[in-house]
Amino acid sequence: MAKILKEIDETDRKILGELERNGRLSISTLAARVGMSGPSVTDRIRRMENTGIIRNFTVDIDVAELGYELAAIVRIKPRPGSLHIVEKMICDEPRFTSCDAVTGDDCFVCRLAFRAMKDLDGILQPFHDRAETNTAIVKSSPVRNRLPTERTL
Amino acid sequence: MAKILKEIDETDRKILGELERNGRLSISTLAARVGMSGPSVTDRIRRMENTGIIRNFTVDIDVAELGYELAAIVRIKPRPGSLHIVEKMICDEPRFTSCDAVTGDDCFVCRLAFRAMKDLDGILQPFHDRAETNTAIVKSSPVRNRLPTERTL
DNA sequence: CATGAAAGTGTAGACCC
DNA sequence: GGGTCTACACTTTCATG
Repeated sequence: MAKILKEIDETDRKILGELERNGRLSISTLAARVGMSGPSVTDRIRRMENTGIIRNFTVDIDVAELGYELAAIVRIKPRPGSLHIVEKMICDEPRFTSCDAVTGDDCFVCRLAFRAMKDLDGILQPFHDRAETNTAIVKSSPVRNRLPTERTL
Repeated sequence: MAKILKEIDETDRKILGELERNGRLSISTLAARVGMSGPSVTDRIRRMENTGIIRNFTVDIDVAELGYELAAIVRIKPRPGSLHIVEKMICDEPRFTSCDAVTGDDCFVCRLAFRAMKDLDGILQPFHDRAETNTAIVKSSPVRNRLPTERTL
């Protein structure tokens, strides 16, 4: 995948930038901002959805406001033979909000959202049969989910 | 913050769930799905925007399709006295797409997007004066940025 | 990629419980 | 206070050049 490398021009980039800041922008204001007609913008968005550049339109929710006031980075290193089971256990625990499989000593680096300190042990305990875990509590998030760029803006 | 703990009911949750799956859903279809009138739904969304539950509407972009085909988890441990400088350096390098400050041995856990293996050294080299870094290449992402829930759906 | 007409959608005000 | 209804304005869409 990521092989088609479709020609993505400046206009497409500008559309993506605007939509990243406000995913519900109307086609018409979007068209005005990039200097094009509505149908053209609609066309470009649909094309980017089809090629997979745009994965999804979504909403950025502050999970702390939903009661999940704590977050942790949990590194999980399955013991030999338990890799797939552990991966499934991670996927099945919905308080893991993201998980990357990585090279190196740890196999999984996960983000965990939880309500109170006392919940942490209960969430991680099932893993201790099949993996070693290393937990770091998140104090703050200086950078949150932005788009990479080559140049510093 | 996160102190107001506004009464968020089942309808609100359902709206958030639908918008997470498709942030550009029209008010009318949203209204139909939650069994309410359009203006009510608009009202609830605006309220959640004001209280901060909804941080932003945005678009989920596959950065690999933009040419950033590689990702890494970089743990960064500033040397004594360099904490704030290092934090600023992280924020100023736009290829760091997220960064959490955490407790424990490492201070920062960051996600890095980059185009080619040969770029990695150049990105991290400026840090080696002021910090120790530990880099793990992302092989896959079994869980990607989902909402936490108490019950397994 | 732009235009113009037709269909659909969002918004605001008055009203109701 | 929160929800609904109606009507007008705006926006999106589709066919066409």
